[in-house]
Amino acid sequence: MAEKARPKPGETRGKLMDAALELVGKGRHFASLGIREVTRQAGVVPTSFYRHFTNMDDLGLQLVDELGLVLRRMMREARSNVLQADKLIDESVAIFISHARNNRSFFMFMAQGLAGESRAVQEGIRSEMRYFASELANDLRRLRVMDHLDDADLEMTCDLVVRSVAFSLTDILGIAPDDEGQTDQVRKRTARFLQLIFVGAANWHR
Amino acid sequence: MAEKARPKPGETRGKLMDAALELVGKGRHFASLGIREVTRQAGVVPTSFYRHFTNMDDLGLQLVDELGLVLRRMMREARSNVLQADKLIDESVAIFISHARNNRSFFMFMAQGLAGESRAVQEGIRSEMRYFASELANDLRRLRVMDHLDDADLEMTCDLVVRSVAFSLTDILGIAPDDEGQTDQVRKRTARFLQLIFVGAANWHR
DNA sequence: TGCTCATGTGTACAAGTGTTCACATATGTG
DNA sequence: CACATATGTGAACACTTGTACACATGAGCA
Repeated sequence: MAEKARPKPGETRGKLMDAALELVGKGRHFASLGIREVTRQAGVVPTSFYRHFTNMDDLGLQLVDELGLVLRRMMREARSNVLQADKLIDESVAIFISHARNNRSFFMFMAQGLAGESRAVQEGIRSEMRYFASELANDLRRLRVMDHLDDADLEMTCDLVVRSVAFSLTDILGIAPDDEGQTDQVRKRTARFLQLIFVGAANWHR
Repeated sequence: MAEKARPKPGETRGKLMDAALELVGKGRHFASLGIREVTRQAGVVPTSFYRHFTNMDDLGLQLVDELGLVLRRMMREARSNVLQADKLIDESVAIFISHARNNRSFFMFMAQGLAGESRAVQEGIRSEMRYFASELANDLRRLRVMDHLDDADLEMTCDLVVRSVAFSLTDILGIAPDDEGQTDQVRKRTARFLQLIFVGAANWHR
């Protein structure tokens, strides 16, 4: 729970973004949210909305920025926890799934945004994913794994990895947050996907 | 263009489904469509809606069924065009992309539905994907490729293939329908993803 | 002290929403 | 033919919606 506390300045601004996330977390689709609905959920008068956002799309864009922070935090944790390369996949997947469950609404917003109706939000999320993939490539280089791949092929591999993990989002978010059994199943399957990809990369020559 | 002509009985029913698709094709998100909006687009009075659907979710569910038909048609074409195994990937990806471009709205609906707000639609699309993956597994068995994999591993491989292709949807649908250059780029990248996966599968032992 | 500016509030309105009801029309079966 | 049933229509309802405007507050600075 707890989508992270926000600083005081622009209190309502934060309340509005949280409110939107909360509604998304409850199963609503971001594209179907209205200004009034969000302000109501935030316990704020409709007019206040315009003090901070011009649009629902605008609010969406700002949510993407916050999403970026969540992702970076996750990356940092992964980097500090993955010490040696042999447990890399299982550890990373575990960390990802744990973050997805602790920031359910954020990741729901992300999954929705990929095919959402705001082109800008779409592009924003996509760009976060690209960044993520390129950071992953850096890490692999640093760990001296997949050393035989040239930059382009490594980038492609990481891209595929990130996509596969992102797709698992829909799996995780589709099951009850406390269903440990199914969660574990998704975790295992995702890990095997990544293993398959890495076996492919290990035997790859152009 | 031309989302396929529909039979006479229940003419309005078809017009309504087409109207919804048309709006989705124009960039709207299905979750944000209203009954009145759809009926207006269909050139029909709002009340008519209830003659055929109880709900927008209901309409969504019936769209999923039609989507199933589109996918099956695509599968059939792929099967008849992929004669030998060596051009399998490139051919299949080409066919997929061509279908995605000719039935843009349908595939947009599919991409949206994966993280949509109707659990039923979500489950429906997911089930179509599972079916697709298992048919792909059958075909590979029939073609005697990946013969060393047991059923579970083959199923997993096909699942990953289908997911990767599905993710490419967001790539294709995000670019202008007539931008041959970018389309070709997506085609190439998707094909390489699949090659990577297949190399992984070829060198896979549990 | 008094001024300004960013932020929040209350009221208002025209337009759009889902849904219901009673009524029109057509189509095919006895 | 007449009748039942499926389909489409129009007007009406009680609400909700986005947005605009004038006004209240309070903090920081002169």
